[in-house]
Amino acid sequence: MRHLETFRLIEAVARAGSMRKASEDANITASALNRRIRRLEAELGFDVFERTPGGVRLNPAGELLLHHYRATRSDLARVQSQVADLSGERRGHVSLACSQAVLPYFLPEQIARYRKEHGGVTFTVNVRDRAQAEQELANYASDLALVFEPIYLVDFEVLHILPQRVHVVMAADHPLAAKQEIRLSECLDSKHVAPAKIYGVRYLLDFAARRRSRDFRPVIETESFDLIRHYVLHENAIGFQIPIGLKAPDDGALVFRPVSERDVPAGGLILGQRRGRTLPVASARFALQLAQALETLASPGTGSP
Amino acid sequence: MRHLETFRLIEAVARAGSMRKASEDANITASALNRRIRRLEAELGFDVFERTPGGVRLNPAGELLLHHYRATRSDLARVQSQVADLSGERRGHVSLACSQAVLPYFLPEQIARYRKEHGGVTFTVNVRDRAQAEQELANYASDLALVFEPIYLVDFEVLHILPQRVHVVMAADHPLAAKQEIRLSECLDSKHVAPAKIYGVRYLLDFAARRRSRDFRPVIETESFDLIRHYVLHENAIGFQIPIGLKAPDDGALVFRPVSERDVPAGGLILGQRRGRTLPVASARFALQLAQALETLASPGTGSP
DNA sequence: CACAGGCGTTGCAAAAAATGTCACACTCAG
DNA sequence: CTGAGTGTGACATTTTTTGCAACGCCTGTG
Repeated sequence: MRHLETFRLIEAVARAGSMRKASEDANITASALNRRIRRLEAELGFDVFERTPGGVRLNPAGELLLHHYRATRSDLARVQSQVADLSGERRGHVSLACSQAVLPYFLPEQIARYRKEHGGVTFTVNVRDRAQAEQELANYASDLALVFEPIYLVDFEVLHILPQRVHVVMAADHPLAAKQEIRLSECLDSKHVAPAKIYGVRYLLDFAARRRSRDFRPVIETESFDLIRHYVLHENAIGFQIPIGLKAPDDGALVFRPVSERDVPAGGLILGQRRGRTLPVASARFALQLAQALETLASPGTGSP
Repeated sequence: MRHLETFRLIEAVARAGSMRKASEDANITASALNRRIRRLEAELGFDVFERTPGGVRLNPAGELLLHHYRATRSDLARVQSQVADLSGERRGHVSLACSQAVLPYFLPEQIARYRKEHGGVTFTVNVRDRAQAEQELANYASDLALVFEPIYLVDFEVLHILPQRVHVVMAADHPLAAKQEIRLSECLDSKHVAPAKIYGVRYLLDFAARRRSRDFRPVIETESFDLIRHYVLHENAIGFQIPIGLKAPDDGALVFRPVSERDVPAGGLILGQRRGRTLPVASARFALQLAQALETLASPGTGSP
């Protein structure tokens, strides 16, 4: 969009921290870039950048303006999406920030299902921890977030919640595999592999352990739930994950058992958007489908997969 | 704002219904205007206008786009206002759509009070009936609405409510003036002057009369509450108004008495804004002051002024 | 049926705006 | 002090936008 070009450049300058650097990325001269910005500043009546020797930095006014730009850009995208929709064709783009757990099974199926009906719709899927995901909604960098136990910022609007109990993941021959439900103390007494502290699963476990004056002492701490799932097959340890990210392999080598709710409460897998925002058609429809799918998952019971 | 120029032109064309006409108002050639719009349409990927012999008309896509423009323009104004505010000076503009009742006494005092502290802030005050007022909020044509008994569209967000009982307005020597509270039937049996049907006061009265299978037969029906107030001094009739629009004159010629709440429930004088919108600083502050002022009016009792 | 008057649109030259080039002033690390 | 980094300003050049005039289209009217 031509009329937003100057804003785009401002965003680039803000990112680069210098006009000259940004000018290279943008294939434009530093002086032209400088004048564009100067002219806009004159028009607005306030400066956007704080000029320092060594570069520039957005001043508070600039941050407000950049935010306005992002909101505008996103709203224009929404308009384009809605226009495409009212001419019958469903086109558009969905951008989603999500937790790792939904990547292996849930999301691929959902996206495939959606695209089967609306092949014109494309997707951007980014893995983000719960804090980053909310940040992306605020920035209009993502339309939707599907995360476990978000921080609940004020601008985060919940579209759907699916309760998910924390499950223990282990090899089929692990002693704990015999039980239907596992106590937290049993977990802490076993060798365990844990997700990093930023994750919701870990947050729930930490919180529960602290209440019992117990310590979490993982043999491995990792950001990858994939690693956890695979590692427990090599050493006789246990890992943690929520059911939506789990699926029993055919060979039955891996088993999952819920942690007792007396010890660790169920967390919420939350589908959310930026509060008050009108989503592009494609995103809104996809959100609807996700909500229904989550609903379906919920009704059979808090069930293991 | 230069980058919104094309949108401004589109708005002008939509209003004029023809490019040539709009081009005159905008001091630009029809051909230049046409090409600007054509270029934007090409950029967007869809047409904005439906071309008919005899002129142009916005198509649905165009209406969406125009709405986007208005929202964008208003948000940019908000940014400018906030920037002015964070540099210490309070500048900005407040636009308000309101009922007639608040015009004579309430609003002038409130605006004067606000401007006494922040002389840099200017006001636009438009008298609108309750339907139009909500429309203006939706269009971003007004920041705030202060109306009696609004329709409550979904996009209307209530900031404050002041209950207001309908009052009878009459000359001091009218027979009903002797009573402290007046029954609806007494009103209907008297000669009465009534506001037009679009107004909330009339709506409440009509509703109450219909419930009692009585008819409203005004000797005068008018859009002007001013006329009502003055007329009852000439003929021995009664009029209606809410207390915020009333003030006893020094000579005591005019008196007000509430209509019994058994007959006509109190209506609400509502301060509202467009749902989800972040108001410019000046408007937000003024809304706050209005809310406090309304609160103060409420506490002494539903009282006559 | 022709025709005048409205409309949007288009080719082309002129005007205006944006850009690139180059030079300058400035700050900071070495 | 030097050199490499920064933002900025004057001037020629390029790109974009505009105004003008003409064209094709449709509608109402004599």
